[in-house]
Amino acid sequence: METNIVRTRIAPSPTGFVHIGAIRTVLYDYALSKHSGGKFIIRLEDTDRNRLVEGSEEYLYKMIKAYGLSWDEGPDIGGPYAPYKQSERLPMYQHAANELVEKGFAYYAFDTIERLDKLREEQEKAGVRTHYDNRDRDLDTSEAKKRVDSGEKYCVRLKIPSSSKIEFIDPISKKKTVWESKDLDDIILLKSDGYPTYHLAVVIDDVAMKITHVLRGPEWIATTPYHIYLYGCMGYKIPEIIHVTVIVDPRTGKKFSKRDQTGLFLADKYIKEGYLPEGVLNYIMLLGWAPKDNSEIYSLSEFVEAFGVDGLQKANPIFNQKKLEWFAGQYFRGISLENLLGRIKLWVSEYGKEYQEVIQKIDLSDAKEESLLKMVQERSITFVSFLSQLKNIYFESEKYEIENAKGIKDRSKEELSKATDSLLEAISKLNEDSSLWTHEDWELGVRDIAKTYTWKDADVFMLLRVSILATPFSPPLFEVMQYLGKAKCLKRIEKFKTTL
RNA sequence: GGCCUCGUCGUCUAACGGUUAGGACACGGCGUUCUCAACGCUGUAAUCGGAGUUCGAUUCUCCGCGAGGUCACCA
Repeated sequence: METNIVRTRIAPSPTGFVHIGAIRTVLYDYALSKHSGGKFIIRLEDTDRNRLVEGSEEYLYKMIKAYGLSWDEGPDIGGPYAPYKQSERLPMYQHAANELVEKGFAYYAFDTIERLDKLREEQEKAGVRTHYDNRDRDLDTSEAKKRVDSGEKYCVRLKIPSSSKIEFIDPISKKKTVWESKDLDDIILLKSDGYPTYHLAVVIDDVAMKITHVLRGPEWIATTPYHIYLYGCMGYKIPEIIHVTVIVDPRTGKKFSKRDQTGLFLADKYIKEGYLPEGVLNYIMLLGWAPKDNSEIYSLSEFVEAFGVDGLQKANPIFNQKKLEWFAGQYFRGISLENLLGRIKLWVSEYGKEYQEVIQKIDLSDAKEESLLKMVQERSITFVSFLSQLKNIYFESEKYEIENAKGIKDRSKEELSKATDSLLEAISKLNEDSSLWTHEDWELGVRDIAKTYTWKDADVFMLLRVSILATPFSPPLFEVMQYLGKAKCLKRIEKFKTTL
């Protein structure tokens, strides 16, 4: 029963960055395996010791968890095919490499880096395809073995048979691609430092870990024939190899650069900015995969249920911030206030220290406040937007955004000052107990002022809004004022007047 | 440059060879309205080009064009 189970894996190299596209690949891997009750595995491809970045392993785990995803086997939790770090599996690769040499599928090569660099340089100058010149391909095997045993530096190269063809049928496009050996290279399998290259390690490990489906980026298409050939040499069954799309940067039209200095598409950007991860996840689900019925809102479990290779797209999608925000809003408004507040607290403790004082004031037991919070929630798409709105309500501001307030930004100080006085007068007539205020009384007062000064009603409302909340955008004013109470409102308007 | 992949509204996408080419985001208009959202109605907007196969092509084939990927002892 274990034999037919779907097993997928993500095989990241710990170089420091976790891209939103990597999260998407994890998601697809996860969904593909879970769809049929399979397993999802993390395997660390840390064979390039020059590029290792301290802490990137933990960071990767943290990001995957942050998006609500999980794994069944991995370096941290182990599993039946441990170890899950390639650097701890070296003997397996070395053994396999030697076996390939013995069987005639690979050979020892003794080139220096300098020679190869020079070779490439000459080829580039000559305008031909850069490739290995197969210098050591036909060395006598026992002779080569002697040199190896004597301690000479060597690497192991794959011996691509001449005049051969390697075929691959892509599960998404269903098209067959044929590579000819003249376009292929005798790639290195085992480096001279004893570490395997990706090509050897990935094949060995995917077989060893019984991976049934390989999901990877299109940058691997060009090396797929090597992998296929290797599976054949070792008599292994080839897993389904599925090349998913890459997410394209709308600014450049190209795939996200490895070191985008703006950090615009790093996985933790959205976490830090206070997006609900399930909203971001829902957005990236549909960036490269679509169901036949065009449904859009999917929880993770619904996605797992619906996901299949058939829905995977061929063309690379362009990242669209606006649509992400739409999803974010859908989710932000859709969760309960209790849930939201609980998550905000967690977020503030890690990413939003500056909002500490805001969350301390939140009091859900107060019914008035609960309805206020709901109004703020409806107008937010991130924790940041939620908390900054709340901050304007809870605390007096030092800075008034008059420049953005239509209807009052072009009026003179004298004019604003006079109208503010009238506002003070009108508010002071309201009942001390704001719960007794009626919307009609309140509104009538404002409209009277508008009539007196021949302003538009909306402009007086705006003045009142800015004077109390400092911002031209807010939840409904009446409710906010009622929440604050008469004394605070008057105090804030007074303060505003002094800044005119 | 060699090899490979891809090409439906601005964007994400749907459409057994037969649809007025559908939906979503964005954008515009209208409505609601104290602002901002949200919401309802509504509008603009696409099959890269050319041949061929077919009664009929977004769909199949070929040729162009465009875009992307890849050509390391990196993954």
